[in-house]
Order: sequence, then structure tokens, then C-alpha cells
Amino acid sequence: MFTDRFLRFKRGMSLDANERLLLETSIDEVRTVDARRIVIRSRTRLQESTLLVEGFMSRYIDDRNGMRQLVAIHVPGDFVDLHAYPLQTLDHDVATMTSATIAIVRHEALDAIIHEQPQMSRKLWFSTLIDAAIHRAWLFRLGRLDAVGRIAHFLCETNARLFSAGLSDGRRFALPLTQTDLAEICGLTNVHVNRVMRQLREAKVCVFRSSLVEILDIEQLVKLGQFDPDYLYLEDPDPVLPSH
Amino acid sequence: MFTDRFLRFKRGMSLDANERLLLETSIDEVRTVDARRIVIRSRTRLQESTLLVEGFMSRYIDDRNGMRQLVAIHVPGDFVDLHAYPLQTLDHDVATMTSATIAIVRHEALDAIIHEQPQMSRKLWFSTLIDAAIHRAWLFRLGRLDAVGRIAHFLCETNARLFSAGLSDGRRFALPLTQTDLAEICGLTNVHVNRVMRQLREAKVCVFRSSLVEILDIEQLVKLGQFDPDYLYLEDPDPVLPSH
DNA sequence: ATCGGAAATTAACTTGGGTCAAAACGATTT
DNA sequence: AAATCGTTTTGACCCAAGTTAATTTCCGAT
Repeated sequence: MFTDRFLRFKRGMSLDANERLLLETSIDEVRTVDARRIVIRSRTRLQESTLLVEGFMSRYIDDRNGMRQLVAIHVPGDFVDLHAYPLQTLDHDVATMTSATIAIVRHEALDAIIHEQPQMSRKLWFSTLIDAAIHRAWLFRLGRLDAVGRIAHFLCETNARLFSAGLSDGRRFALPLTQTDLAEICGLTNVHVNRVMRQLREAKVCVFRSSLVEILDIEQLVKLGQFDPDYLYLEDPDPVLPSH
Repeated sequence: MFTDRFLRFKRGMSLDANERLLLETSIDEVRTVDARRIVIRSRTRLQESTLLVEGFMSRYIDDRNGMRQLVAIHVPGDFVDLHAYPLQTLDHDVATMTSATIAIVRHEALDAIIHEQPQMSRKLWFSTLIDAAIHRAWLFRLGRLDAVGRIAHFLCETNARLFSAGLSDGRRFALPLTQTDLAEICGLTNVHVNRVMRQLREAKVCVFRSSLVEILDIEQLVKLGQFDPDYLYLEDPDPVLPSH
């Protein structure tokens, strides 16, 4: 089902079979979108939200000189712009990073879901608050970590999120992003991202090539990024942490 | 009333008289708290949330070496940790910056409000999403602005938020924070914040002394910080922007 | 008015990451 | 196989911001 990964393994907030079916049948349309396409422009009045089924998407803010800061990346199972449901317009753009499959849910359908199953309101709300918690972890990353720490933290986070989506084994995962993407995520230049990736490679901590991340020394990576997955509100974070 | 400033002037989401009264009567307790006190510790199971009535509060994450990154500051009218209602535990600490008056609302009371006035669910949800939008603006600030831009952006934002709370005239406002606080907000050192404040003072853009901010050249400040108040979802942002 | 501690200020020096430019690489198309 | 285009890699150089430490200012308490 398209909604299988939504809220999966989220602490006490997973959907039960009924709720999932209700959401699934509320999908208005499923589309595929090419890589690097803008899906939502900021300030547009929206009557629908986008569930990411397959692929990677981003949310970002551009500055006056065309420099870009990503404020979120999304993996399969994320309800990318569910916050448009209460907010009505977004303060940022939403785009695909890879080619992607997305499911559209109209806001009227969300009204109906909540009418039928009032507790769903809390779960949908919760889902948007996880995004906010991730924002806060990114603030910590940008405000207090150096370049190595920022990359390390991002890789730990992405490993954890993809693991929870069934798309990482806890040490290895596909990450179809460029070094320029990483730069726009971590507030760095692509040149410096390249220097950091070399460092991590030479220290045998982590290798990123051909869109594949392999974590060789998770303990070291977690330490460099001061990573604590608490903010992801996962049921069981152990598999993405050092074993002891 | 303690709740007068909550959601005031928020685009299409203000409370009507009924809703406000309902929230007001749901307040369990009103307390004053000294400056620099921790109010909520991360990971604690919470059954109540905190509405800030008077004073300034912060939310922050400390790193392993005791460096601190603020992830939010809160002004009167903010429902500081309303996100604890769906999340149950927080991923960060909450503290007062100044002495503060806070109103406590139990989560059971929120359940009752939503039961009685289902549309309140949407408004409370909206309020937590404004905080997330501010997080994103902070990500942009930390990721893509230099020191002057970060301070300028923060001052514009705070001016706008305090204006909307009736605590700025659009050019002048009390800001009882230290330069070290600003540093922890902007991902800088207190020494560098001091250098930037001097620059802004000498350029006759903005003066900050004795806990008072005076914006002398709002046009310049907005430009330096690339500030666009759209993300605050205000009814009418004009008073906090250059006049033309 | 004086004292004491916090906050602000300044200077001297260092450094992490930005900038610019060139080269190498790799996947896709012709 | 050659050409093309985006991406990665590397080097040389520079500067914004960090670090350290001393000094001054401000303010509340006595």
C-alpha cells in the first residue's frame, strides 16, 4: 500500500490497520514526478498534501543571491507538506531530488478522516511535529557543529530515518544526492563537503560514492556528529547506534 | 486575560471570543518563575503545556562540550511547549530567559477543549506549525547568512513578533537578552556578536544597549538580514517593514 | 558612595572554511 | 570511440569568525 511507511515505528503513534486503510482510500491520485522538479511553490494556496511513496524530496529557501538552504529532506513514508493542511500556504518551496512517486491527499479528505476517526487528528499533528523536531536537530547541527560534525550528524540521521523506512540495513543505504545537495543541507560549500568526505573516507569512518553510503565505523560517526536519535521518536533506535 | 495574545493577528487563525474564553478557563494555574530557570527538561513525560504570559523564554539543545544552541525564543502569547501535547516528551529543554509569568494548561483540559470545539484542534495545531516555520527561518539564517545578516534577521524577526504582541512600536522594543544569548541564538561567539553590534551601531542601522533595541534604519536591517516576514503568518506585516 | 560580579568591549593572534580555477572522472548520447 | 555535461577532486590563496585574555562598564546590593 502507498501509506505503508507513514508513521511506521513511531513511538506509540503508528497507525492501526483501520486507520491506515482509511488514509489509503483517501488518496486522490498517485503520480510519478521527474527528478529536480518543483512540486509546491511557496505562498500558493493549497488544498492538498503530498505523501512521498518512493524517492527523495527536499524543502528549501533560496536567498537573494541564489544560494539555497535546504530546510528538510524527505524519504519514503514522509507526509512532505502535511503542514499545508493547517497552514494553507507554505513559507518555502518543495521539490523532488530524485524521480519520485507521490500520493496526493486532498484536504477535504483529511477533514473526512478526522471526522470519522478523531484520534487521527492527533496522529497527523504528531507527524508534522516530528518534522519540527528534525528542524531543531538541524539548527543544532548548523549552529554548533563544525563541517565534519554536520556531515556526520546528517549521515547518522539519514541512516536512522531510512532504516525506519526499511531502506537501510543500519550501516549501508542508497543516498542519491550530490555533494552540492549535502552542502545545501549542511550550510557548507560543495568544495568543502568534498574535503570532509575525503577525511571521513581516509579515517575509515564512512564512504560515500556512486550514491551509496557505507558506514564503516558507526561509533565514530555518532561521536563526530554528537548524534542522539531521541528526536526522531522511533520505537527502537538501537539498530542505528553503536552496539555496546 | 492571560490568553489575550495567543494567536493574535495570525492570518485567519485568531481565536474568537468563545474560543478564547474556553482556553482561558482551562488554565490550571498561573505561576511566576525567576529568570534563568529550567522549566521543562527534555525526555520528561509531560501532561501539561505552558503558555507564556509575560517575559522571555528559550528552548535549547546543549552539545557535549557545554556549548548551547537555542532553537527558539518565546515572547508573551506563545504557547511555548504546546507540541508536548501530541509528542508527550520533548527533545530539548525549556527555560526562562527573564523572570516570567506562565499559565499552565493540562493536556486533559486540551482534550476537553477539542471535544467541545473541534475547530480548536486546527488552531492549536496551527500554532505549533508557526514555531516550525520559525525554525525554518532560523535554518536559513544559520545556513546562509553571515554574522551581520544573522543578527539583522533575528532583530527583524523579534521586532515583528513583539509588534504583533503589542510589545514593539515597530522600531523600538525591550529585549532583555545578553550578547551571549544572541550568540547562542545565531550560532556565533559572544565576542563576535559584540563586534557585529558595534558595526550596526556605527553604521547607524540599529542600536542595542541596556536591553533596548532601537532600529534606526529598518530598510537596511531588512536588507542585511534578507528578512521577509511571510513565515510568521501575520495578518498585516506592513508595520515591521520599510514604508515604501 | 562603594563593592562585587556579570556583561560588554577591545586587541592580538589563529584557523576553518570560503573562493576561484583547473583538472579528472563518469555516465549518457551520438 | 568521441563528445558532452554534470559531478567530483585538488590546489592555492584569503578572510570571517573563533580563541584567549585583559580591561572597562554597568548595576544591584550593602
